[in-house]
Amino acid sequence: MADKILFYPIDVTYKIENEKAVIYLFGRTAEHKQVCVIDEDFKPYFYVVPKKGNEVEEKLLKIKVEKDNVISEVVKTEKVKRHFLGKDIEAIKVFVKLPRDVPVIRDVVKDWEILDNVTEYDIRFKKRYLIDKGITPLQAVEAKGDFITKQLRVPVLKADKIEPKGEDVLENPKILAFDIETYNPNGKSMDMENNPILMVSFYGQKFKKVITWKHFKTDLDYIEFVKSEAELIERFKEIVNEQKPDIITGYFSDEFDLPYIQARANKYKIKIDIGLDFSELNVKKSRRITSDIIGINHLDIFKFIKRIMGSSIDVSSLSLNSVAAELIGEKKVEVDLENLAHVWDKKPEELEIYCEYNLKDSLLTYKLAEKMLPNIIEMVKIVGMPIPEIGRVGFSQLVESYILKQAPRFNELAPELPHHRELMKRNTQTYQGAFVYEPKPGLYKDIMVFDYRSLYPSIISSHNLDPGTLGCNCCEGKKKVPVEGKDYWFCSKKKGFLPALIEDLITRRVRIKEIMKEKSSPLMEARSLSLKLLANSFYGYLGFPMARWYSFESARSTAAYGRFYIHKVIDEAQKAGFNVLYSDTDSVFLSLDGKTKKDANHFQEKINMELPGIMELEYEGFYPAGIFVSAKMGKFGAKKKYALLSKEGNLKIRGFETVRRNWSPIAKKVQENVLNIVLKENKPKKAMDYTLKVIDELRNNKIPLKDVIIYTQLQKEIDDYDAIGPHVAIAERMRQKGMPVGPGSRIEYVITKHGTKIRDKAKLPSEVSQDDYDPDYYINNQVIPAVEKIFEVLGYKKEDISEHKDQDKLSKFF
DNA sequence: AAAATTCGGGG
DNA sequence: GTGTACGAATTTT
Repeated sequence: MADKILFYPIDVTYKIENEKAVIYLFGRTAEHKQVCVIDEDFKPYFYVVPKKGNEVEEKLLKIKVEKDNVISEVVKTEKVKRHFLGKDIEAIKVFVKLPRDVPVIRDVVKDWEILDNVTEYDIRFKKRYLIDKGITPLQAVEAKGDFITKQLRVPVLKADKIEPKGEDVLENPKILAFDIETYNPNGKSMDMENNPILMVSFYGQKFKKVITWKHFKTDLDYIEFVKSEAELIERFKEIVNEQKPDIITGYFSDEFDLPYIQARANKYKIKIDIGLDFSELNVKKSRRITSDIIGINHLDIFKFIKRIMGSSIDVSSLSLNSVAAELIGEKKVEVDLENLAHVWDKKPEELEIYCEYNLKDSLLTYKLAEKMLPNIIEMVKIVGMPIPEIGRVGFSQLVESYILKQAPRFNELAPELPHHRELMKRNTQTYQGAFVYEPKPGLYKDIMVFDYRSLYPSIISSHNLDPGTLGCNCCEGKKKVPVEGKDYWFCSKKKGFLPALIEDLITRRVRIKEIMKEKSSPLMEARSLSLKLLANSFYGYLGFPMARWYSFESARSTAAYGRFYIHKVIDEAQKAGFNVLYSDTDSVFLSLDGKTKKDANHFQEKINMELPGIMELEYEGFYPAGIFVSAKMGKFGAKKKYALLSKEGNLKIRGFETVRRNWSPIAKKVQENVLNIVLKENKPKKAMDYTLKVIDELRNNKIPLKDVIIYTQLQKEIDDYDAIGPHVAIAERMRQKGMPVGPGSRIEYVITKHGTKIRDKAKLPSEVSQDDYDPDYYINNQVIPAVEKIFEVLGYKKEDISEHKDQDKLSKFF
C-alpha cells in the first residue's frame, strides 16, 4: 500500500547509492512532522546543440571515458525543441548515469566541430532537480511512495511520484537561535586555536538555555553547568538534536560561531554530526566562509539582513546591537566584554551577567530571524533558492536563480557560465554609466526631489533589451538605441525572455501595491520588497561578467536610455525655469527659486504624459534646506555627497564615510562627538570649538598615547606582502624582536615624527613616549579627514580647522 | 589612475 | 563537484 504525503521541503541534497544518484528532500509534513523524501528516479543530463544538418546522437552514444577505473558514458539521448537567445533551435538532451559524469562527457564534446553549443552542464544537480520538478523550497509538495528504513534521524519516504502542490508555504518553521562567547584576552583579534568557548546560549519558541563550564552561584534556572569545554560541545550537539529546528540561526554564525565550534570540536576529536543524515557540520572556507548542516537550514541572519535588507534599513553599523535596536527596539545586555576573560580566570562569581548577555544575544537573534521570516520566505519563493543561500549570494545570483527557475515555462535553454577566456574579455568591456549632475557646492533652500520609479527595469522592459532581441533581422534600421557611435537596435516585435520576466515582476508588484492600498501586511511588504529588489537587479545582472545571460549591449543600452530620460527631465526643468541642483542616475533635485510646489508638480505631470510604457517620474519629497559638499580637492561639487534637512527636522546625510577600526581612537572620538553635537544639538560652533581644542591638544602632545595607537589586522604572512604598509613594517619589527606574529595578529603602532614614509614613521607603542607621536600626522591624516566632510556641510573649509592655530581668528566665521 | 589591501560581522 | 562566487572603502605604488 503506497502512502501519500503533503510536505514542505526545507533542504535538498543528493548522495550516490548503488551507482545511482538519490535526491534527498528534508522537510516537514502538513502535520508538522519531520520527514525525508527520497527520489531515485532523476537522471543527470545536459544539452548539446548540433549544427544544422548534423546527426550527432549515434556519436554521443559511443562516448566512453575511463578515468581512475571509473567509466563515464552517455546513457540516452533525446531530441528536443528549445528557445535559445531569441532563436528556435533543436537541441539534444544527453543523459548520463551520475552527476559526476556530466563534466567528463562535456569535456569530450566541448570542441566538437559539429556542435553549435554545449550547455546546462554547469547547473548543479540539486538545482536541476528543483527546476525540473518545479519544486520550490518551503512550498508544498505531494509525494507518493512507501516509507522505508534508512539510517536517518527522520522517517524516510521513497517516492514513486513527486510533484508541487499549490502555493502553500510551510507555516511556523521551527527556529532555534544560538550564540557563543569565547575566551578572548586580546580584544578584537581572535584565536580559535588557543581560546576556548566559555558559554553557548540557545533561544527558541519555548526554550532558553545557557551552558557554561565554570561553576558559580546563581538563581537563573536556564543556566546549565558542565565540566569542560568538550562537554559543552557535546551538549550543543544534543540540544540541536533534541530541539529539531528547521532553521538554526545566529548572528554572523556562518563565519564565527559555527566555524569556532567546529575548530574547538576538532581539538577534542568530537564530530559535530548533527545533520539529519548524521553527517557533520560542513564549514567551507573560500573567500567567505559558509557553514551548513544537512537537513537543517542554517541561516546567518546577519548576512541576510546585510545583503537583502541593507538598503532599506537605516543604521550606521550592522552590529547585532544597532540592528536589533532598529528592527525590534531592543538592545544587548550592557556588559564589559573586554573583561570576560579576566572575570572567567579571576572572579567567576561575577559570570552571571555574562550568561545573561549571552542569552540575550540569542534572544535578539531569534527575534530578528522571526521578524525577517516573511522577507526570507518571499525571496525563497520567488528565486527558488533554499534559505541558507539567500543571504550569502549576490543579487546577480538571485536574479540568475529566478531566471533558471522560470526558464522551463518559456522553454528557454540557459547559456553556459563564462570560462576563463570569455570572462577576461567581459572584464575588459566597459561603457558609459549613469549620468551624474555635479552640484555646485553650497547651501540651498526649498528643494524638491523627483525620481524615476524603477528606471532601469522599466527601460529594459519598455525597450525590450535582451541578448536575444539584439540586432534582429526584422527591425534592422528602425529604432536605434541612443548609444553614441554605435548601431544597436532591439527587436520591437517579439518580446524578449528577460524583459518578459521583468515585466512579470513589475506587474506582480503593481498588483500587490494595489492590494496594499486596501490593507497592508508584513507579508505584502516583504513580497513587494523582494519583487522590487529583484527587478532592480536585472540591469546589474546584464552587465555582470559571471552572468549566463550577460549582455554587454543590453547593459550599455540600459544605461544609455537612462541618461536619455534623466537628461530629458533636467532639460525640461531648466526650460521651465527651475534651478537644477543635482541629479544622479534616476533622480533630480530642483530648487524652487521663487516658483511654487504647484509649479513643480505641474512640471512632473507634463513629463509623465510624454513617457512611454510604464515609465513614471515620481515625487520623492520636499526639503526646506540642503547642502551639497565639495569633492576632496575642492573646486567641483562632489558626486553623491549631500545632506538634506527634512520637514520633520531630520538630517538626511549621504556619502559621508563612517570611521573604520583602523583609525586612531582620537579620530573616532572626535568624529563621534562632532556628529553628536552637530546632529543632536545643532551647534556647529560648539563642534568646531571642540575639534579645535582637540587639535590644539594634539599639537602639544597632550592627547594620551593610547588615543593615538592605530590597530590593523595582519591578513597574511609577513613575507607575502608586496606593498609594505605601516602595519607590515611593524609586524616585521615584532618578528625581529621575537614576538609572535602571523595572519590574524593585531598590529598596534604609533606614527612618530621621525622618518618620511609612513611605514618608517610607524613605531611600536612600547617604543615611544608621550612626546614622540607626530601631531601633524594625527591632525592632518586622522582627525581632520574624519570631520572635514561634516564641517564642509556646515559651511566651513578645511583651512578653518587646520590653519588657524589660535581660536580668535575663527570667531569671524560665526 | 591602477593595484593592493583591508574591513565588515563575530569576542 | 553539473570547474564558484563579496563588495566597498581605503591606502600604497
